[in-house]
Amino acid sequence: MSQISLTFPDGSKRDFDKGVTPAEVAASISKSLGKKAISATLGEAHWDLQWPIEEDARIAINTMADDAPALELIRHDLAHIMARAVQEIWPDVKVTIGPVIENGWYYDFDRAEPFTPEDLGAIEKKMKEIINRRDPVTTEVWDRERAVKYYEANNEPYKVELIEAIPGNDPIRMYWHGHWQDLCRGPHLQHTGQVPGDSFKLMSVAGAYWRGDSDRQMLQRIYGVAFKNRDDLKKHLHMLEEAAKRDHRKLGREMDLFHMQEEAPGQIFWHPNGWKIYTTLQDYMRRQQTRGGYVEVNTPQVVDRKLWERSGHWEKYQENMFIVEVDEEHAREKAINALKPMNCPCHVEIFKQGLKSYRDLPLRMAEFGSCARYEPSGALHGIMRVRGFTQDDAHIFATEDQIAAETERFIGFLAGIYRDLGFPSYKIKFSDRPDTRAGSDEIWDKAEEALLTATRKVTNDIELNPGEGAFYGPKLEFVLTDAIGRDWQCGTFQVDFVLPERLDAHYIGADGNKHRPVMLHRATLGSFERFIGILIEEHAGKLPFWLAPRQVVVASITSEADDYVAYVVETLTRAGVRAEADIRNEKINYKVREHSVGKVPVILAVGHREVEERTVTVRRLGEKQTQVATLDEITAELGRDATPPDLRA
RNA sequence: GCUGCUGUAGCUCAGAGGUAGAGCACUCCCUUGGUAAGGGAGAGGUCGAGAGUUCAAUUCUCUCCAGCAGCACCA
Repeated sequence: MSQISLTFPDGSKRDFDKGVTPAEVAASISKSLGKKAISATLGEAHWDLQWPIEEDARIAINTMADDAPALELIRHDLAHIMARAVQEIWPDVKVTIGPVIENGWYYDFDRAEPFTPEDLGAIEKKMKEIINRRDPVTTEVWDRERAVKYYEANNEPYKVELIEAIPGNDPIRMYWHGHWQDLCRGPHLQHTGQVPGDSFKLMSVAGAYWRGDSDRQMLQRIYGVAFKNRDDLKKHLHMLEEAAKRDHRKLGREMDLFHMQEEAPGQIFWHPNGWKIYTTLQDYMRRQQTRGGYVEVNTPQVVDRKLWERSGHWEKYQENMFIVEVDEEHAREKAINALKPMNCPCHVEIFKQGLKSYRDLPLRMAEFGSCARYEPSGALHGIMRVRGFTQDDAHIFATEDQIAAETERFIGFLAGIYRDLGFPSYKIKFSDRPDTRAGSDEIWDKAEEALLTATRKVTNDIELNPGEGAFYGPKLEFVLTDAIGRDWQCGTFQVDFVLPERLDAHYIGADGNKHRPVMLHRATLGSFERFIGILIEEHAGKLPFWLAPRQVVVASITSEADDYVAYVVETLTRAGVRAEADIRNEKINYKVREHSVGKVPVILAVGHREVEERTVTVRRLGEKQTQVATLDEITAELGRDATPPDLRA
């Protein structure tokens, strides 16, 4: 029998018979490692202890002490154990797929009746029972026809389809947990008893389309979380509870920022506090854009469908547009308009007014553009995904040669703003050419190259989404995360070769001929609505002082301090601080609690002492300790803090 | 849009085939209190909307609307 050479993490090499399994390798090293081993890492691959090794490779034996492989195995085995539990309780349920995800796993089932919360309890109980059986896990590679026949005989059509989708050369791997069988790429643990029975929990049931295709069967997906021990599970559940407290929908109510109601789904009623955040942010962005070389414009809300037909939006996004019909009572003939879902066509129309010269490029045209999109009902989410929103939008009309410099310029622009707003790091996703696209390969090469190199100057941490670009050009997405870790696209930068063509924009080049500009769509915050939602969750409502809608409450301890309270409020207001008085007939405890819940960053308490000494007692949000300051000191300090970061000396 | 769940006072929630409750918030009174809820009284609801079953529906059934979770979508 031929030999293979395995290289261990310490660099040592040993020869083994070809086809040796990691289980055998581990046992050959020591008896205890043989017992503790749960899997191997072979090169980059996570390798089941039972799989034969056919080639020279680097190998590391994993034990439960190795977090990443241990958690993957635990979660993956639990997916199978859950599927088994479901089929033991309801034999008619058909199984599909069940991958490991962050913190846990899910498994999709086809069952006529919905799973109820009580069902989850029953499944969980059955899972613990299965774990206690300590059934061995075994695996075999089958040939395709045999596997297909097996699943046809067992009435598991989804598995048949999965096998048909496995590429020709890949092994069809069958796994058994005791008698229960599943098609699975592995790896797995050695027996079900290796899964900790006290550190997992089934979380929820939800619908999910078979193979992610909304035209196909809707399955029922059960989500679970799992960890190595009970403490980690508890920590995770506690973290979820804490995250729920940061939910912008909850904080929006508690801080009296906004509300939404049935009559205007997906649209926001901004209250004075929320609108203060919005306008403060908008003022800041306006200054940044002016400094960044943008000109600001404003364009119509209701635009005839003819323009949307020319731009191509009518064909592609009609379903998602708010249509406004003007009937014969108002106009000579019936007209169909749409609320603008985006600003770009209108910006092109401005560009087209008057002849443009190459000397005008790059022309950076910005608009705080209020858009309306008829988003699918299931997509709506607080103020993060809405039907009426305002983008901090801009379109840069440029030559192809300017793409690279403008990309770099924008990334720097965005980075400075995100830093100011408390987001030093964020995800960047890059999407390149899709299969169906406009524009020549040469131009795509150039555009993709420009986006990538510009981005790499800032970071190499770029997530690639091959083929996910828009049909009109490649794009960058700048992604922030909400309280429970959901990703939200905020900033974006997209190259567009198509729209200038469709709407026939041109400029006169140095050669005296007409040329087509390239359009760079870009948004920094994305939409004010979404960004404010993220901002609230990121800071758990405790916004940076300059953005806080209510900055200071001056609270009287005794009514004899009322006049002084008014004086303090006036002094602070004149220094540019948002200050208000609280001279209600309540105890200071009560006032402190109420304004703390309302996330007011600074409470100034004044009683007899302060009136006499012309001071205030300062209590900052989240701090128990108070400090005494003179009115002059605190006015200077808070006046500084209230200044937006770009205006500070 | 799809699957499931939910919808009762401003908020958080209890309740039940016979006509509605708590805590907080709100209003008034007492209290002038030193850093996360002082005490008392009062007011407040077409039980998401519509239809059906029933002597009787907020409760049961259906349809619609909205919200939540996930999926799909996100120019």
